Amino acid sequence: MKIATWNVNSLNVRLPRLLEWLPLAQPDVLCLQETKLEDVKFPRREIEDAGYVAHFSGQKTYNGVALLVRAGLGPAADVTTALPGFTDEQKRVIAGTVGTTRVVGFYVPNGQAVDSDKYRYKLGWCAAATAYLSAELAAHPSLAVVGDFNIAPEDRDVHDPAAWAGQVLCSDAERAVFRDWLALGLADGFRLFEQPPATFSWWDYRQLAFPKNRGLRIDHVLLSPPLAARCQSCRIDRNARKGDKPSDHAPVIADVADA
DNA sequence: ATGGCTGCTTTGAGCAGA
Repeated sequence: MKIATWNVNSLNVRLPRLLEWLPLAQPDVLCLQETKLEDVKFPRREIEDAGYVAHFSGQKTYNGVALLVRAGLGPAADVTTALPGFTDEQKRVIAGTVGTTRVVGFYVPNGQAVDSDKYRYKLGWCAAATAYLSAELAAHPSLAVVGDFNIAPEDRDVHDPAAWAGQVLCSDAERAVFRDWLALGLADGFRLFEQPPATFSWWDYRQLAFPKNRGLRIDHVLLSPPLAARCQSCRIDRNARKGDKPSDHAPVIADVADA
């Protein structure tokens, strides 16, 4: 099963690129972030025509997540769209069960700047997410947690670690959250394999960041032990960042062999 | 390249993203 995540930065703008990418990448499950669409405006039919069942939780302007499942495998069961015990207007979570695999899609808050209100919101959100993932793992041995985490876990995930030291996305508290999630028993799918140095998943639109490869690895696929043991590959599709009207994020795709 | 982004919004300057 190919499990993927992609922050599309407006599904309205990115739909043509998504429809072009789906047959190339052929994910079985795809989590989207920053759809920025109210549910009534979600392009359900276009995605169905592409061979996918869509679940979604959106809002106007900001945030918004979706879970796409290949038609033969979907729809997902037991779909949920919130962190238990964390009251939040922002649509950042979607989870569903596909076969025996539980897939959780996150759009973790950006945090804007260390010590800002948005940063405090990010850390509170993450604390609730940690508790949620602990419970999800207990209930679902086969668990994949994917999405835009807005955390660059280590210096090697940052094009210029000195410039980013202590900044939002790289701060100690954010990196501690990522380690907390690994400590639950999840593996960073990308790091299960040898990877080219300076592989990133996000590049700023400004200052030629993409051609200069000045990026960050902030989009992730975490896998519980049974899935990690069967994972054959995990890669970032840099090609999807090229060309006209790209998202500023590239997709991450993990290929997990059937049990 | 002596500036250099994109998408959204009660349409247009300001916010947000990361």
